[in-house]
Amino acid sequence: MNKHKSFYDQIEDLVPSISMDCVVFGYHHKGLHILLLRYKKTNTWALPGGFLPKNATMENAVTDLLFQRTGVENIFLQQFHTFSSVKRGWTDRDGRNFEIIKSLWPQEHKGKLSKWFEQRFVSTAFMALVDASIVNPTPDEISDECKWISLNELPNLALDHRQIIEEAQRHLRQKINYIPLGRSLLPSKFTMYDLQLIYEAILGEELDRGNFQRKMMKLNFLDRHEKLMTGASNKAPYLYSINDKVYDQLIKDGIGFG
Amino acid sequence: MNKHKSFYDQIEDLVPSISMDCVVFGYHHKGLHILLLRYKKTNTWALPGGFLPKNATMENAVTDLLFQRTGVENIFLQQFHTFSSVKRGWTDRDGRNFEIIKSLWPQEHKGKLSKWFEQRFVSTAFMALVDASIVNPTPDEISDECKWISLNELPNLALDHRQIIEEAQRHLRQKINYIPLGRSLLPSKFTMYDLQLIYEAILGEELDRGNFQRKMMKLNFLDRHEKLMTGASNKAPYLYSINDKVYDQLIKDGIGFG
DNA sequence: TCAAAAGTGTTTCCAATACACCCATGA
DNA sequence: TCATGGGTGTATTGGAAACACTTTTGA
Repeated sequence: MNKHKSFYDQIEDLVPSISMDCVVFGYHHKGLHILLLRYKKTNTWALPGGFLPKNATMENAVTDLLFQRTGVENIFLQQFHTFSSVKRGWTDRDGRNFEIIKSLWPQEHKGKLSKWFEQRFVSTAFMALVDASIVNPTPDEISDECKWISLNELPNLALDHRQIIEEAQRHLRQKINYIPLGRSLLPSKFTMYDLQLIYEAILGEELDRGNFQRKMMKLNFLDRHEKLMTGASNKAPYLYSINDKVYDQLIKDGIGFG
Repeated sequence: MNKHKSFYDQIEDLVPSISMDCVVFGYHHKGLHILLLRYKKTNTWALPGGFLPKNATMENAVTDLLFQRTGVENIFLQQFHTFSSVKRGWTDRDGRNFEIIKSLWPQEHKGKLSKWFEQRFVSTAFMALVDASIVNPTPDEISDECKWISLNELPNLALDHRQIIEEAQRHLRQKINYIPLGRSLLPSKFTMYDLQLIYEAILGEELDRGNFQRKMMKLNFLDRHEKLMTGASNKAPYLYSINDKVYDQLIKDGIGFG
């Protein structure tokens, strides 16, 4: 999406009827969170999303829009479902919020904007994985707020966004062996326990610490570095980093988990 | 898609810019095949596909179009990717075939049709699984022929259909534990070896006969029936059928293969 | 010296693998 | 009786799981 024009002037450059939503997963405060936006003047939260420029692929468009929302370039991205239920316009499903947002638009653009948002949209849902520590959450033009929210404490959500999030989690679980969780969600150096917490959050079950450690080390994709001295009165964990070459091959063949 | 109107008259009822393609897998002559169509007067083959009616979901539309192509209702269906490369119109990528097809259209519809097919399409790809023995392959309005073709002998393919087929195979392999292969691809009674051949075709590797047998039986979703007397001079294999209740649960949790 | 967390060892169990063996079938 | 393919038995291996033990850290 064009970074300089206002949204009002971009509508002509968009493919009608098509939109994208993105479930951005981040490892934040020792748990999995997703990035949500709060619509202006409402208590309703929504996934970051956008529309398809005529001269871009959906992947490019989502990459751009995530850069806007996070300040991070080239976030790991994977589409997982295209939702085409017939009732999927803003007016159909979320009329009250739509009225509030509409009331904030400048008079001269109301017609064009209303018409755009009254369309039926077919929406392709993406999931993204990002190291939350480098993200700078930034609201879009129809939101007041953008922040990380724990998967265990999801608020009021717009449209069918709760369902989309659930689908994203299922997708993540089913493809867990083919997705570079470690590299995408963590900083370049991390502890073994951080990696374990990610797997536990996605699989929804606790794992044995010792067995996890040995399993990961045997896969041979982790390089051990100096210890992380936290100041806590217990043994300091080593920091690890990922050997990209080995990891790529593992992910390609399926890492063998769960 | 409406079954009575000709395609020429349906264009007004379709959502622009959106199409669907479907990779239909069938177990045919002891191997995995897919259903392909040959464009009229050409040597180019294509996946069954269609467009999105304004009042239907993509899933409904694909179900309908597969009924047209196969005579089978409620085929098992799963979408796996939405392709949005910018160059994806028929005119961009397959100009010569497009000219041939266009020349067959009635003069009075040429304008409307050309305009429709010159659009950029974003296409959602589905894969379908069906018991090939009950399929009656039927060409559509722009094809001369419709038949099962072995995955090992793919012909000239239109557009990016070869890439779509490869993606479908990858999807099938990666989600193999969550897809009801046995129930969707086989008739209600089948031999253990038929089931094994399907797994082998998808995984791309040979499996041990004895171990496969025991593994399947231990999962406890197969009921054993009478033997299948083929007339061959060797031990007759048992026929098996699927216990739907057990199988559903297995598929939901992931069957644990590969 | 203590508690807490990290890392390693050990034991048990079961699934995966590789074959060997026996059984049924019709020529 | 023979060849062929189906079904079962068995020995070996290796990973999964459970849990004990040792080490490190700073209070």
